[in-house]
Parts: sequence; C-alpha cells; structure tokens
Amino acid sequence: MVRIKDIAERAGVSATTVSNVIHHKAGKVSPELVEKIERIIREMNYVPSLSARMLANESSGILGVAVGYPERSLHLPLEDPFVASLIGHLEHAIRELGYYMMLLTKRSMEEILQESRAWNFDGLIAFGFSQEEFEALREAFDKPIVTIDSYFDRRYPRVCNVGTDDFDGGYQIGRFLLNRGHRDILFVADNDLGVDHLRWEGFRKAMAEAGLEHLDDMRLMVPWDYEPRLRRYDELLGLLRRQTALFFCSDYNAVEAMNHLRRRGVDIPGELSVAGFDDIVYARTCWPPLTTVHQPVDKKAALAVEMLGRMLRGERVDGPEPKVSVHVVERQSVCAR
Amino acid sequence: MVRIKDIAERAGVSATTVSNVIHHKAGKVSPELVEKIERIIREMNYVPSLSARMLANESSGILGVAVGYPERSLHLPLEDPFVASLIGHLEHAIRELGYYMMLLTKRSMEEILQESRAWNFDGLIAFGFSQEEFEALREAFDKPIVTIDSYFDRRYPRVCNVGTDDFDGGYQIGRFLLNRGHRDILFVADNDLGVDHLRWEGFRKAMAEAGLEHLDDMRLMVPWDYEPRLRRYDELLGLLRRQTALFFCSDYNAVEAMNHLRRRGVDIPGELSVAGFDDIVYARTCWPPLTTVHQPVDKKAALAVEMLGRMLRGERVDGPEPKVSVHVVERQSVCAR
DNA sequence: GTGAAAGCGCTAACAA
DNA sequence: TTGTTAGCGCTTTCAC
Repeated sequence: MVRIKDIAERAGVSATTVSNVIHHKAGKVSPELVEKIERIIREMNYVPSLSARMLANESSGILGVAVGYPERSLHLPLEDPFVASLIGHLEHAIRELGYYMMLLTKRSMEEILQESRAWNFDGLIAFGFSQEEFEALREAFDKPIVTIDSYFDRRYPRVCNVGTDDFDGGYQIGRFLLNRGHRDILFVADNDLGVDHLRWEGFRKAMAEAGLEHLDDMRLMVPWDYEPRLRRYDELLGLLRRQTALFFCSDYNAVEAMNHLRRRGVDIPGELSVAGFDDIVYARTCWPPLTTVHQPVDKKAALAVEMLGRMLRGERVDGPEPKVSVHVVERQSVCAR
Repeated sequence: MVRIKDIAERAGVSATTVSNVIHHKAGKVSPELVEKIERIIREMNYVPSLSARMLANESSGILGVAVGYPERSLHLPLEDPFVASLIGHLEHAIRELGYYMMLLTKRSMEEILQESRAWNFDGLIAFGFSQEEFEALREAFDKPIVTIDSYFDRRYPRVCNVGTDDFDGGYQIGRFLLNRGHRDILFVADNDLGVDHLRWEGFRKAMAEAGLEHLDDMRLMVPWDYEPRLRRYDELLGLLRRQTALFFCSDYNAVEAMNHLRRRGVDIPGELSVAGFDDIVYARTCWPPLTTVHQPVDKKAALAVEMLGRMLRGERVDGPEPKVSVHVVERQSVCAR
C-alpha cells in the first residue's frame, strides 16, 4: 500500500505538503511542487485510505440508505421492482454527489441506528418505515434525514420528505377514464394510508367534478394479504363485472388482478378496463400492457439526494414538500366506452 | 460520541481492558470486571467506530459487490429483476457472515479497483464483466474474488466462480417439452456465450436422446438489441408458427416474445407453447404465467458468499466449480400435444 | 510555502 | 489480570 508518507519521501517533501496538493489547497504549495507531486502520485498509483480519512475528519462521506418493510410480502425489499429501481437510482445519484452509499435492508431500527453511528453516516435516506420507527430514528440520529413517501404529521429541522404528486396522479387517471367514457369505475386499494389516501382523494375529485354521485361507493378496499385478496375478488366478481373500468392503486395489484380476473373468464380490456399506478416494469411485461400513472423513480431518487445534499451543505429546506410530478401513460388495458 | 476511553475512565480501568471485554478475549479479564464493563458499555450506549477499527486492523470487514453491464439494455443494473434479487440476497448473506457490503454498480473496472483499495475490501463479488475486465481485476486485486455466472477459461488461486447447472436446466426443459408431446421446438437465444451456450448444449442433448435430427436447425439466434429482435420475430413469423413450442434462453426474452406474438395474433399456449429460463418475477406476472426453469437466486447468493467466506478463512476452494441446481416449474404457457 | 507534531479511536505487542 | 505504549494513514494547527 502506498501512503502519503511514501509520496512525500519520494518527492523529498513533508506529508503535509502532499496532503495539500491532494486537496488542491490553492496557494499553499508552489506550482512546481504541485506538478511534481501530482506526477508522483500518479506514478505510484496512490489511493487514499478512506478509513484513515474518516478517522481524521469528522465526516465519513457515507450516506446510509435504509429500507423498511418490503412493499409487498416479498421476501426481501429488493424483490420489489419499485424499491430495486429506486435504490439503483439512489446509488447513482449519491455517487454523483461525491458520497458513498451504504445499504441497510431488512434491519430493525435499532440496528440501523447502531450502524449509522458505527459508520458515522453523514446523512440518511429512509423509506418504508412506520411513524413510530421514524420517530425513533429522528430522535436518535441528529444528522440530516430524507424520507421517501412517508407522510407523517409533523415536520422537523434536518428532516425532509420527498414524495410524488399522488393526488394529481389520482386526479389525472380519474379524468383519463372519464374521457374514455367510463362512468362505472371502481377505485381499488389495500389500504388508506399516505400515498394511497392521496390517490383516492385525487381520483375522488375527478369523479366529483364529473358530477358523479355516491362517490364513496366507488372505493373498494381489499385485504393486504395475497390469498384473502384473491378470495375477495372472487366473492365480488359480480360487482367487478358490473363496472366498465377498475383503477388499482398500484400496478402490482392491477397486474395480479388482471391475471386473476382473466382466469375467471373476464376479457380485459374488452369487458373491463384496468388501470394502475406507479409504472413499474411489470406494467410493460404483463398482458395487456397496463395503462398506468407513471412516476419517475429516477427523478425521485435524484430529488431525495438533492435535498440531502442541500441539508449537508447547511441549507435550510423548509417550504413545501418536494414532489415529483406524474403523468398517465396509455397502453392497452383501457379501452374507450 | 462515546469512546473506549470514556468507558475505561468510568470503569476505572485501561482502554486495553475494555477492548478485551469487547472482543471477548477469554481469560484476559476477570469475570467481575467483564460484567461491570459490559454494563457500562450498555449504559453509555457505546458503539465502536468502524473507521478506527478499520485503520487499526489490516482487515476492513467490507466485501465489495461489483456489477458490470446490465443484463439487458436497461438503464441501471438494478432494473433487472434477476440482478436486483441477487443483490438483495447477497446483502443478506454478507451480513450473516458478519461483513458489510459495499455496492458498486455501473462503474469502470478502474473505478472498481480504486475503490476496492480505498476501502480496503477484504474480498469482492463480481458479475457481469467481460473476460478482459475480469483479468484486469484479478491482476490488480489480490484478495479473494468470487464471480457469478462468469465462465472463463482458466482458474486462479483466490478466485472462484459460482454458477447454475445451466446444462442440466437446458436438458430438463428439453425433456419436459418432449414429454408434453412437442417435437417441433425452437431454442431461441440472443447469444452463444457462457450460460446460454450451456443451456443450448443441455437442450441439444435432450433432443438427441429423443432421436431428433437436424438439431442445429432447432436453434434460432436473434439480435441482442430490442428493436431488431422484434423485427426478426416478424420476419420469422412463418417459421415460428410452424413450431409447437419455443424455448427461450431467458424469461426476459420469453415474456417479450409472448406479448409480441400475441400482438401478431398467435394464441399462446393454444397454438404455440412457450418456455423460459430463470424464473424471474415476470414469469409470474406475465400472461400466461410462464413455464420455466427455476434457478434459486437465494441459494446462488448464499453459495457465493459461502465460497468467499471460505477463502477469507484461508481455505482452498479448488475442486469442481460450485453450482446451484435447477428445476422446471410448470405454469400455463406450455400445453400438451 | 513548507514542515513538525498532535490527534482521530482502536488494537496488539509487550511490560508489569 | 491489567496497563503502557506505539502505531494504523490522514488532516490540521501552528511555528518557521
């Protein structure tokens, strides 16, 4: 291993001087020396030791990315295509910002806190946690935190949530279905929290504007767990067939339901149109390709990292919650009435 | 921050003693002291600084996971469900082994080498690299390396490849299709390297055993890139329809082709059966659900980490290349003839 | 413009 | 059984 000392010796200078050229401390080193030392650094293929740097600095240069419960009951969070994609983009954006990413999945909040301290993370990006877990995190971790899709009551200093314009997404897809002539539409979700609640509100608004009535009857809540959910679809088959369109609050549920309903003899989109939300990869690989609300995962990751970057620079980030906007992508699962 | 020194002071002992109880150095500390110090450690909520530890030890406790080109032309490697799942399981297994994982995606070999040195990785898991890249890695990184699905010519000390029984998988699905009465089968792949070559060899063997002839005519090579590939399917539509079954070398291609052929009016599996390989999540979300060769990603990740663990412990790992075995999972895309 | 020295928190060889 | 000490590689203050 090549150390600063080795460079220094070879150049006949002190370690301090080498350190100064590494950090481009302008005016502290004479131009000739800078050039010479830089050459030697290259020649000797010097790579700084990050552990030594971390120890000497107060900052570690590492951002933690903590992922809570898997979206669905999949075994690991990364099996969820949305989570996987998000993490891929986060890694990219974090590196662009000049930091390293340390990924923590499937860990208890206690472990996350412990590792954050052990590594001395400069900041944390977290998603998929309950409000209590989040509170515990906030309490114990005093560096900047960015959450994603976590709509909690209060806001704190050094904490920021990045979201999606879920309300608008619900509204847009509502409008879209209305424009295609649908009136008998069911909004299907497996919970009424955060994101899904906003999607419903947006959807509801579109329906209200169109003068539809009994809006609350347009919402169908189905079980969170797989088996009961499919059973529910069977029980409600009559109701479902009486609709002309179904809007599922997530692509995941939409694709699953399409396949299930087709197994029960329902022709999609001939008899029944289906729309989703998220535009995960399944939306393209399923049949028929799903008309859905696209949310830009790449932008979301970039936004999260940008907010964290600002906080790291000491900027304040109050003001409205940053959100990425969405749009409907039309494929073939919705047809006109 | 609580340091060892703080614990030592509070306990009225030296830092060494505290360090010794932290590392459970048996017999070096009296039981009473052990208990007292452990209590204080808990009370003060002490968390060791990893950077300090890394610096003091020769080992970093970090394993690098480097991912090369995305399997398909997706933007980021993590968009590939196979890669995402693999990484999820790797993270899990690496943690179980008591190490930390540092993920490096979409980076040049030069960057990978640099970061490996900067972090002083104890070992590396790499996949998705070309032979040249791999050679460069091997040359410059002298710690244990495990590759996944990289079938290169020679073997080296401190290097190990973990694979799948691709030959057997090809053979099994070949047998399966034959058993279902298919004789006019096409093996479709977009390359003839490593994994895909072995799958073909296995498939070929099954066909040969069944007494089929003109085996090389049973293989269809299609372009690697998306647009040209679909065009090719159109050009060959006649040929494809004359078959009773298509076996695609990857689920990815199988799902894509199913959707494309259906768009061209082909009834699957009525007219034409389709099988894949890998059992990625798409195989369950597509329509019809895909009959495919399941490869256990979790076991593969566990095996890779296990091999790395052995090398880290100084064990030799020559002998036959470790492989996970596969099996056909029957869903609905293949029907009997 | 340059260098000596101290210190980041932890570990391990050696002394007591 | 316990403590003293040096050192891991880098940064930074301060003196020259």
